[in-house]
Amino acid sequence: MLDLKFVRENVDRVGQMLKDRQMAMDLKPLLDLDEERRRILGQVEELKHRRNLASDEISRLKKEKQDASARIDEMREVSQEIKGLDQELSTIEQQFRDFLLLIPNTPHASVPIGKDEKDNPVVKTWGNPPALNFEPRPHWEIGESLGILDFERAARMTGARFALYWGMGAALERALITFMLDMHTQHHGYTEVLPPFMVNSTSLLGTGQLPKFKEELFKLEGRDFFLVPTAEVPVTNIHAGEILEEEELPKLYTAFTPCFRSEAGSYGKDTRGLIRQHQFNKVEMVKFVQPETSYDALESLLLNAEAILQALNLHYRVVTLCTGDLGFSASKTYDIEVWLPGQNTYREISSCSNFEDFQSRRANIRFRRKGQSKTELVHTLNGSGLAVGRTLVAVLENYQQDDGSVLVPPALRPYMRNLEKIQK
RNA sequence: GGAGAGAUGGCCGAGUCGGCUUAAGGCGCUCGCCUGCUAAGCGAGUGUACUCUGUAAAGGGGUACCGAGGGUUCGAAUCCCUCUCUCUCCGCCA
Repeated sequence: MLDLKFVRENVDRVGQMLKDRQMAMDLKPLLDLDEERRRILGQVEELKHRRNLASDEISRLKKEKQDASARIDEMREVSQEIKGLDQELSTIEQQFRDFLLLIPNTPHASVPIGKDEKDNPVVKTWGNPPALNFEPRPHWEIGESLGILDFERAARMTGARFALYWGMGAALERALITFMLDMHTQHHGYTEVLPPFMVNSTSLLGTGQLPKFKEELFKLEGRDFFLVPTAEVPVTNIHAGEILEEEELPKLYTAFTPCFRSEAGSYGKDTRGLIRQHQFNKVEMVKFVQPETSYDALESLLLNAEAILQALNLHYRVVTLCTGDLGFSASKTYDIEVWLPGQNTYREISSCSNFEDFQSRRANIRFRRKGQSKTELVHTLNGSGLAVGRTLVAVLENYQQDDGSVLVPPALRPYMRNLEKIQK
């Protein structure tokens, strides 16, 4: 959510920002609603002031055993008027809020203007594709032939876009999770948290998944519970409604959760393999920082995610999302794309974003500077560190051997009883 | 699932036949005084949001907020309804 005062004073800038994002949106209705809101608010507060004064007087008259019926009659009318205006006001405030919640965040000045993902500039590349002297196979073939991935049975017990992991496949996924969490907690300064895997609608409103992206979510029938689409939601909401002390910042959290996404609108896309699942595992990093440090925090967040890929010796590149590809809540986002030789392409494996105060305004997450009385909104950031399923895909495809086996990356061996190779 | 109790400011905790409660009192915190230092003692202050006004900054006025939402009333922390959460006991259960 944007700051209303900012929108009021920068209508043109916000309008341009929406254009940059390839979104058509007229801000005029919002400003009209705001004006109307303040007009009625002034009236109703004036009447309430009168009512409060009269209330004291009535109380005093009664105590002195005098007749107060004239005042009471008078106030009866005022009260009716207040009731009417209050109703009008709450209708307008609802509309106003609904509107404000649908405006995306403003991109940072360093975000390149562009139409779609083709305009995302590559900002860095690390490592090299593995030297394979044979035709590399896609991970679903490797996984199925090794008997560690089973899409057929998963489809039978649940449906499309689910996977059953067997044996060393399951162990590899588990090793990756533990490896990532250990790296972030032991070397990057994050505190591990394990949040609920379901959240309520207020939390989803806070991080920006609601109201706009309802169709992406799985909701439990008859309850205000949603399966988490990412750990970002519960973890960012840990401090919803709180006022933090400056010396507590920055707060760095890392969490493993499964993620559940309906993938509505992506029918026919990435139908094979683990790339696009309704359920996948992810290790997430979340930061709460002082505003003036948030862009440095974004760079270090990115490095924290890159460190995982480097430790696994997986070739990747980093792109900056252009205005047309930037997510709704983000001010700036880097995507890390890992090389997948089996598919001869780079695939997104991490997304690291600075949300500035967009989420903290929605979720009401503030802090107080030392010696200051007024509160300020914190900046929130998060990034995948990493998407576990896709990391497993990258390991299978990059570490495949011509005999059909897969080497275990040395960094993971301690987590897999020193197993060097997954084979039949 | 059954029965009961509860939710008040940073914390503890009063306040239900509605109106001197502008939320008592205590603790904590901040500032000041006092004292070789510390502690104790004394004095003052101590929430959030919106809004109007004003400004270099400040300040001042107003409204709302006693778990959430709705209702009754001239007036609600207080009465009524719905919901959420917490606690105790019973049952079931990993």
